Amino acid sequence: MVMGRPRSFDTDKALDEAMEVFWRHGYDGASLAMLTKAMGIKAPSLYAAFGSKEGLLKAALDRYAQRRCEHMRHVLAGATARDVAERFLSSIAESHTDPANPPGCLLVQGGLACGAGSENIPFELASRRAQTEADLRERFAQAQRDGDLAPEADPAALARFLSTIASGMGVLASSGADRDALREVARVSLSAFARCREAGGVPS
Amino acid sequence: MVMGRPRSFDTDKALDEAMEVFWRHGYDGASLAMLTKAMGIKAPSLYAAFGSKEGLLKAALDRYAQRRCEHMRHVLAGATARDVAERFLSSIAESHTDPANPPGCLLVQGGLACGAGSENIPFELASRRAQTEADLRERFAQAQRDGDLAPEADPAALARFLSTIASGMGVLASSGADRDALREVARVSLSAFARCREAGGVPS
DNA sequence: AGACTTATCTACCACTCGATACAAAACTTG
DNA sequence: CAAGTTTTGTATCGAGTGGTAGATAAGTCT
Repeated sequence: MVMGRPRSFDTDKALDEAMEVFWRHGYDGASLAMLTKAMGIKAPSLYAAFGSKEGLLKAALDRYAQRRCEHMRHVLAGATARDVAERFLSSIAESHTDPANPPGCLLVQGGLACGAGSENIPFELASRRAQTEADLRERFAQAQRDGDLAPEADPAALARFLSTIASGMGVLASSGADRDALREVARVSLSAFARCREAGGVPS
Repeated sequence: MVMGRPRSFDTDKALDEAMEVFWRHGYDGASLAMLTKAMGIKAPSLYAAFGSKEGLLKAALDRYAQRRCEHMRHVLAGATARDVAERFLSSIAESHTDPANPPGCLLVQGGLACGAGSENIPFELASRRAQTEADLRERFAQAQRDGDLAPEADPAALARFLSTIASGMGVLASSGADRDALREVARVSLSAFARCREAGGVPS
């Protein structure tokens, strides 16, 4: 064991609580008082462990990504491009309305626009959202190489479309929409995907 | 004219400046100092005219709605349901990337999640977003009565789908996506709409 | 003119913000 | 044990928060 007084709190458990606060109130709306109360620690412990409020957010985002990573692995393991899209959309519909979490998506609720001194937070969140889109794009490019997706199809456009739906579903869920509403959006969206996949392009 | 010293600033002009600040920084991120500087007035004038920070936001939202109302009138005047959807999506793609405004949509950027004391702002924004969805739903219901939309189609689901896309495009635009990217999302989305309109439902 | 009404400006309110100095506490090492 | 190392709690920092009191300016009314 390392020297010194041992930490009296569990880092991951504390991060889960911080994540929830950022999720529910956004970066600017999450005050240090809220965070320390939820995490069950005092400010100096927070700063010793995470450096700053922004550092705490990044650590929470890392943990969030780690959680979602398992889901994405399952999504990307779909046999066909359409299967991947279907898994992605329904996984979003479920996770964004999981009663165990605040509604919506941390990467959207966390802060699309922030105040002075937090200008880089929206950028940070955007780059994490872009990661998911990149995963989908790469998977669709692979599907295209496999002949599962038409050569005229546009993997980047399809990935962006799905990613946009996911963000929109985050907004929808945060407005109080229920799970069935999101599932319905997922179904309609999937039909767009299927159509583009079949046609390889988009009808005028 | 009314008694007393006349107002030295133009209310609508000041609201436009306030709108931009809320749009770019969100409700929590927009400080009184930012707002008064942008509006070119001092705090007491602001409070005399709008009552509170929340009152100012609501006034700005009213003006935003007023602006968008013209666009929506054009959208809803589309000859067919599909025409309406096409007009809606392309109008969103253009307006959310209009260089004259901050990127995205005020009703999304304004604040999906807020801090203590601003809990009702996300609710306020959600109710304004719901208005657009309701307009679309009603127009589609009319299209159904006109026989332009299949009897098995679901006007509410189609309206929610389009509204979700619009929110997603707001998030996308705020991440720095350019106009062509949004147009592409609009095209893909429109194909989903067309398919649902034809089939009257959604393929499994 | 002078009374009345409304807006504007300076200065300031109590409070909260994110962040930290410092000393006591809790552990490992010698 | 004592020395060294890290964490914890208390108490507080300066800056910024939304909001306002009170005096002054700029108009309309009779």
